[in-house]
Amino acid sequence: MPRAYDAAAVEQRIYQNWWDSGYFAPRTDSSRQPFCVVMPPPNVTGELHLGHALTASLQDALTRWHRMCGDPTLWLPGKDHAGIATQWVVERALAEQGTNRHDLGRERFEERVWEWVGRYGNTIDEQHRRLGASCDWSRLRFTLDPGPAQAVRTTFVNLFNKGLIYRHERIINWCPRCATALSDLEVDYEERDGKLYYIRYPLAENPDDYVTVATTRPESMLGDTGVAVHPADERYREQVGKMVVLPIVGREIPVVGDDAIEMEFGTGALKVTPGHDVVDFEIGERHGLPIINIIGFDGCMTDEAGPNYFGMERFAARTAVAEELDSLGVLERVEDYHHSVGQCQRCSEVVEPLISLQWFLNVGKHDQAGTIAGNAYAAVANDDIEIVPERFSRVYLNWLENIRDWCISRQLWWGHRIPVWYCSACGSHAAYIDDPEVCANCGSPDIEQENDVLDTWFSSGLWPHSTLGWPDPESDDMAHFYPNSVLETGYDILFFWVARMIMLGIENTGDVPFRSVYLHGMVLDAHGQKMSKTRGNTLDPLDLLEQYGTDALRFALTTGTAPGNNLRLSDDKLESARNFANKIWNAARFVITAVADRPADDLAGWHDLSSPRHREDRWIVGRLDALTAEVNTALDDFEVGEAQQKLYDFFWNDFCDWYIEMAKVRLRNDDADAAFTLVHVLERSLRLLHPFMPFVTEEIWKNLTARIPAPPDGLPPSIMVADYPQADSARVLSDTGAGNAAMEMDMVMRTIRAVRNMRAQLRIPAGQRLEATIETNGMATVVEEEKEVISALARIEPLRLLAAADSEADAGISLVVNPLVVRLPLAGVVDLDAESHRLNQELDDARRNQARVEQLLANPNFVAKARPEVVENERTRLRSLTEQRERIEEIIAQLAA
RNA sequence: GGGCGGUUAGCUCAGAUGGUUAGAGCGUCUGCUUUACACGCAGAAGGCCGGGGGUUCGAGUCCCUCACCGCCCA
Repeated sequence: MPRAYDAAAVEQRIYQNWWDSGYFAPRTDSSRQPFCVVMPPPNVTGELHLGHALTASLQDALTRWHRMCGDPTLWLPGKDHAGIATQWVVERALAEQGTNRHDLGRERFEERVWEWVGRYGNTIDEQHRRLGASCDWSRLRFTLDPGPAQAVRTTFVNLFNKGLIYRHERIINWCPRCATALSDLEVDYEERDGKLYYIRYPLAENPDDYVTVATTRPESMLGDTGVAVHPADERYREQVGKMVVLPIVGREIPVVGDDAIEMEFGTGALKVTPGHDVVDFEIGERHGLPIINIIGFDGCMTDEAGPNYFGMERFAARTAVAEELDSLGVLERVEDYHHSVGQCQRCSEVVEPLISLQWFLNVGKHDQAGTIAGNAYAAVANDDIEIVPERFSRVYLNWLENIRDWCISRQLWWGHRIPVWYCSACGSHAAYIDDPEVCANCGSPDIEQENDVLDTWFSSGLWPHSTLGWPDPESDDMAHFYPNSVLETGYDILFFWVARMIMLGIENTGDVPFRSVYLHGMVLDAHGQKMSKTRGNTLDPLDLLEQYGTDALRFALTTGTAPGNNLRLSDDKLESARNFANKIWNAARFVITAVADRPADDLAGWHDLSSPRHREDRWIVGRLDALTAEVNTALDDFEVGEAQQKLYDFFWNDFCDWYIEMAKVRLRNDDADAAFTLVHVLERSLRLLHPFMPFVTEEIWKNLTARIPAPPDGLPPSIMVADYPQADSARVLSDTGAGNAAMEMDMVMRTIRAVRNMRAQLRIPAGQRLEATIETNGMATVVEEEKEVISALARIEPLRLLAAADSEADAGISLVVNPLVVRLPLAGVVDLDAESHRLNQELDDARRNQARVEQLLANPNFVAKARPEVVENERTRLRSLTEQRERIEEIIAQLAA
């Protein structure tokens, strides 16, 4: 084995082997609860970013853990056609070729997108393989595949026939650049510097009097059909009910009173443009104000804006209108103003609210039982679905409390075309699961399909069941794997995706789509900034895994972070993760060399270490068992970061820093038990680590198991399909038990540390051996048995043992490691005063500690109210602290004598 | 305006159900070619757990309040 772990040299070979061996497909076992998770389908033309890498690392960890636990495990990979995003990319490419989709026509355009998908659509799958994703590629699904497409059609038709999907003219968010409607969720709001224009609208009956309105969008005044003030606003009491004359246009419009008006904002008078503002639209509805569309779908002014502005781009019109208002003397003033502007999530174009004919899904209200929103609300409110971390439950419920009907139509050519056909013969329209030849109502062949496609999230909302074969009632996968066990994704798509899956999952199947939702945070750069292409601070996961190794990247992304919390990724973190992989590698290298030329008999039965004899073995195995329990519990609670932190601590500190170093001493004496235990603990650690660091653990495991005797019932061909260690495989420890071993080893290690510490303080070179005497004070057996380890690790030579304090002891340093006292006869190195000073300080500490615990125990309230084991703990501590204090006092007395 | 989160070592973050003298990584300082690992080993320094109040025998942890930072929704 090479000196350092070389990830690049092994990863692809190992992945290929897993793949060839068919380990990714679920094994069936009807006696066990299956585990199923669907991959959030990435955009088919996209590339892997760190968010995907985080998602994949977490899902792979959970998947591998369940698979090793023996559960029938399915991680189902998928891809999304991502309507707007994909169409946008292809249109941009067309533009470079000097053409556009309208020149091509719908059919040829769709062909071009499919070509694009064929060329780039597999990139992300390949990248997932590089990450080690153990998903079942044989079940890979694309949202436009026949199965998921059938699910979309069926869902649409069902909802249409129930009357829940309807077509309606309404104000919606429109992106002029993408030329499509957007749902409320697809609009991002950003604070921008703008202007607030104060415009005077003269009263019709008395042009000398006027109402001043304030607006950030003066061009929209061309479409004003009213002015609204708060009914309780004294300033406008006179004007309510009267007419004002719209400048430039000359139209007379009413002043109405409406509760929604904020009196403090601007002048308290709001110009109402129902055609181009959501709030105004609602005010208009309440007061019967007409709607005038002055901005078109192309973002330019319509002929309703008047001949001077017709065809002018909307932002040019803003300047022009403001100028004209100024020249008319009605522009009172202009102020700088900071306000939030809605923009298209995809292309950042400023969104234009427009009246348009669109398809909607009526989701009902959260508190209406049986409605889509009502069911989705109840599922989380009643804990049928658990959201981790829990605080997001509130966020989810809050969103549903304010939900409105979902605009599901998009004016795109790429996606699921709405399965509604219009008949020009009878004028009816209907939804069809299969493409119709003739009108279902009148039989006429003169029918035409709706042009719009569905919002991409409509199809991804079906993902947990559409990928499993729904609506086929015979689907085995549906029967086995629905509901999914957990849905793992970033909290940023809680509404977009998770909520929609819950709504549509319950609607279609009558059951929740998954039992748990695990939300992770966003990956930020080292400075806490969101990564974005425009900022230029993105990191390419492929670069990182080549540089540090896949295991290191995965470990860095998922260790020591709590669910739902953002995490910063830095080179430091990646380096430290890579170092850990290398640490595991080298520990394994040591163990493998140590056992390489041992007789096979020495190691027979290594897999089943039921009753270790040696104290050190009992200690490390006890630690391993405790760790095993903690890791399984943590994973059960989706505490992936914590599970890994514990593994890291155990492996590096307990196993490498202590156990291996102690084992070296025994190996020199040819102690077979030490070799045996090294193998046992290493092999189990590898299995515990495998879900998180799949490659390095597999590579080592293969190396290790090739060199040790196989257990009677054989070994699995890969660590990936080995059993995950379980805490309930309780071992029978020998009489003294793991508890004593832990206490005794703790004393041994404290002793070694105390000596090392003193050596460092006195700057005694590591190479220099130090004489020492240990007063064993009742622990003679332990110290005697661990004598060699103590002297090797603390570099003591020779080490003498004494049963108790000896008045003849040489002057020097006395280290109290209760109940032991270590005497270092360093008469020439330290003077008496310094040692006395040091001991007195220690005595102060000891007294302070003792007093603190005494005080606690003297408190009758504490003794009466604290849990008995807590009180007992304190009593034990007090005994030990008292003992320690007395020992220090004795030594000081001796020194003074 | 409503809601949520954060504030713990120089930096980045962990810290079930309240219970030792609050932890890790990185960084800093001191020593080390101790034959698995310098991607390493040993040792050390460094914290009124954002401020204030409360509940409790006991608060980083629970409650109230204030401040600052961030996010979501309107």
